[in-house]
Amino acid sequence: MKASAPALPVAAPGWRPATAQDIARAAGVSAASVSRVLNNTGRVGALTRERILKIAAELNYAPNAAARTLASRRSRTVGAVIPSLENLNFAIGIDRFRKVLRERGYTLLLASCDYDNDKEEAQIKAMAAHGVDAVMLIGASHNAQALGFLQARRIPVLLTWSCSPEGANFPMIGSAPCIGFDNFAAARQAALYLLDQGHRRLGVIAGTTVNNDRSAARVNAVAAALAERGLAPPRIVTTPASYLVSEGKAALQRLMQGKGRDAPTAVMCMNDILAYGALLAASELGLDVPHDLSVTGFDDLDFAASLSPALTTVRIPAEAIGDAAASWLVDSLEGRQPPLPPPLSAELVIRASSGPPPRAPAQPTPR
Amino acid sequence: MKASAPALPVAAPGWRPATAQDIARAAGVSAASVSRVLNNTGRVGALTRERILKIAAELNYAPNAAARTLASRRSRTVGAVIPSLENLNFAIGIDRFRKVLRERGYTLLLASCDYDNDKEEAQIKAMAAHGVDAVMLIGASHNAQALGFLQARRIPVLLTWSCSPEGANFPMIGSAPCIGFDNFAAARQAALYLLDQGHRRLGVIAGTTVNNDRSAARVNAVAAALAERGLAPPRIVTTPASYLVSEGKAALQRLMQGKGRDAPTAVMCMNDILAYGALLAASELGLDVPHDLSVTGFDDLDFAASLSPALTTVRIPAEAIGDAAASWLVDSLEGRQPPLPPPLSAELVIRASSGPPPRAPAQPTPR
DNA sequence: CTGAAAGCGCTAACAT
DNA sequence: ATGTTAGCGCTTTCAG
Repeated sequence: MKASAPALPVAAPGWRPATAQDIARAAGVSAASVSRVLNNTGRVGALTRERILKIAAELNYAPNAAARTLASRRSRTVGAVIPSLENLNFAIGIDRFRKVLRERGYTLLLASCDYDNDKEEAQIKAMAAHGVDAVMLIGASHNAQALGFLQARRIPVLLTWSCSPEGANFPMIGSAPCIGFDNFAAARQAALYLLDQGHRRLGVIAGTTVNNDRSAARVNAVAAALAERGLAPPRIVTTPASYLVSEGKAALQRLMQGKGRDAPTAVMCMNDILAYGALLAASELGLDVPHDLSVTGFDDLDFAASLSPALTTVRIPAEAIGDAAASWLVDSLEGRQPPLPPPLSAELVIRASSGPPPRAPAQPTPR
Repeated sequence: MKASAPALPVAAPGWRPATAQDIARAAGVSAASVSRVLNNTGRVGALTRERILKIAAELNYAPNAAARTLASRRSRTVGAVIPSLENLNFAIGIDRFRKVLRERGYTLLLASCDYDNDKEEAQIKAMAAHGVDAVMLIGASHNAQALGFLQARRIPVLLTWSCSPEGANFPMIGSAPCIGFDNFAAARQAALYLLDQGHRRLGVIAGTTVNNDRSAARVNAVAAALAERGLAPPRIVTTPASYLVSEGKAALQRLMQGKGRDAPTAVMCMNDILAYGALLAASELGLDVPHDLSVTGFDDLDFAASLSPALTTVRIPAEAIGDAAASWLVDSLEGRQPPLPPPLSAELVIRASSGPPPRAPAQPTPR
């Protein structure tokens, strides 16, 4: 039952990790040279360099991060605070962010704030105490004090997941760089698609839009698209929690209840989980999707294509955001002045959950 | 369009965060006393203590983590490496872990390893360089070198998500403490429930079981339960990726194809995502669940109860694991010698996706 | 109860 | 090209 334990490389009782001094001593050079070699900074003789490298490897040397940070006043650490790890897209994006960071020699400090800007601010301060070289935040809506604090400490910030403040009605503090996609444009495209299908009454199911400029921008975009075409504003239902299918179900029920002929013929959900709930509720209400009601989502999570009907949704470039954010940030920290990449693209993925409204064949609006 | 920017607390040009020395100077005491007060270590006069505290608050003092780490040889940081952030249960558990850690003054360093033990080892070493005070790992299956490294460095390890090695056939290295639940028992309970319903041929859909003792233990439990009742071993299908509904779909198809009368009457999936895929495939194959086929999952993610039919599954105590792991770890690090909590409980949640097999009324096996 | 002094391991001028 | 000299900001004996 019990496999014999493999031989373990047990350390001597009073063992302690090798230091740069140990290497210097063993190589007959000074600690400074060791530092120079290990950091590729300053000129060093090819022979000594090689000797140092060899000994470092033999001694299994790994620099002490704390000492490095203290002496160089750079921690090679970056902090990220995201609203929630339960949003799979954030999890995916942040994982890429961390991986790229690590390839470039940086370490991620991660925290979540439950969509609460005050908690976010507290996390930011904790990260500052840990000496992070930069901070990555989601979206453009943050406490002025938090941003002010960062600015005072000269800690660079990178905003992600949004891009320009267009469509967002939040106070923008100064102008932090932002890498993401245009939430307003993406939602607008989806709304226009629905209108072109012939829909005239749209419903919106959004998670909470408090402290969430992405969601707010999307909702605004729908309203704007409708207004542009001279149509009535959308019925909007927000849910207390954003990633529960039960919330999506309840929201659709609320949206359709007692509306009779005025009920929306299409419902845009601001994420796929809510859309899934809406699909379930529609089915329970005896509504055929897409014949009686069109439903769209946002995110294009793995299951979206497998739902029945398959979900029309907006695919978000989570991985691309993580990659781009990390490389831009590292480039910046290392003194290169990388241009901010253009907004990444979100793509409308049309599937079976949407189509023309009942008794109204698709007829693209002229112009 | 552009909201007027609120006044920002901008720092003076050459500003730098307050140090313990600054406080000492302002309070007319020594840095040592400041340290003693801020760490509640050693006796200090009530008056001086108060003065120091007041000044520290005024100066908005936050200790420099790197300096603290270097001087005290403790980083108040713990590392965790998990297989994947895409498993929502890990995300939930780790979030609790991080929160409890933070309440107790510790910071989390998080990494993921894609179910690859070599990557895990690399991450562990990187964390050691960062001076983590302890490491938290998922499951009991790890590289011997990784565990040996940790042991040599005297870095405590806490295993989670598993509990005893019972049912796991992996080599256990020494004996690391483990906080989690009994995967074998949980799967066994689900299997026995199915057998009691009258099923005689079970199928299993598992994500990869390589480097995954939890999944392996579950699969073993099913086989053991069947053997115990003198029944044929289960048909087992493993999938290359573990959290894709498409994999679950494909797996069920493979499981049922061309089996005719020998096809399993119940399929146990080792996570809810795979179960969801299996449900979809069953529907496409014209199989009525639970009438023609019973399907069970593992995890009880949010959507499980909303599926139709609602999914019978095993609820995993992810949050409890995160909480318990963090408090136990901190207690240990602070010198208390907390007893390891007993295994947490996973609960079989019976819903509509399971029932008796076709033409065989439920008939609990005698004894 | 409190201060002085000595580093923790590394980097960064400044010499040579 | 390499060594020397100072610390980075904090904790920690050790005296008093």
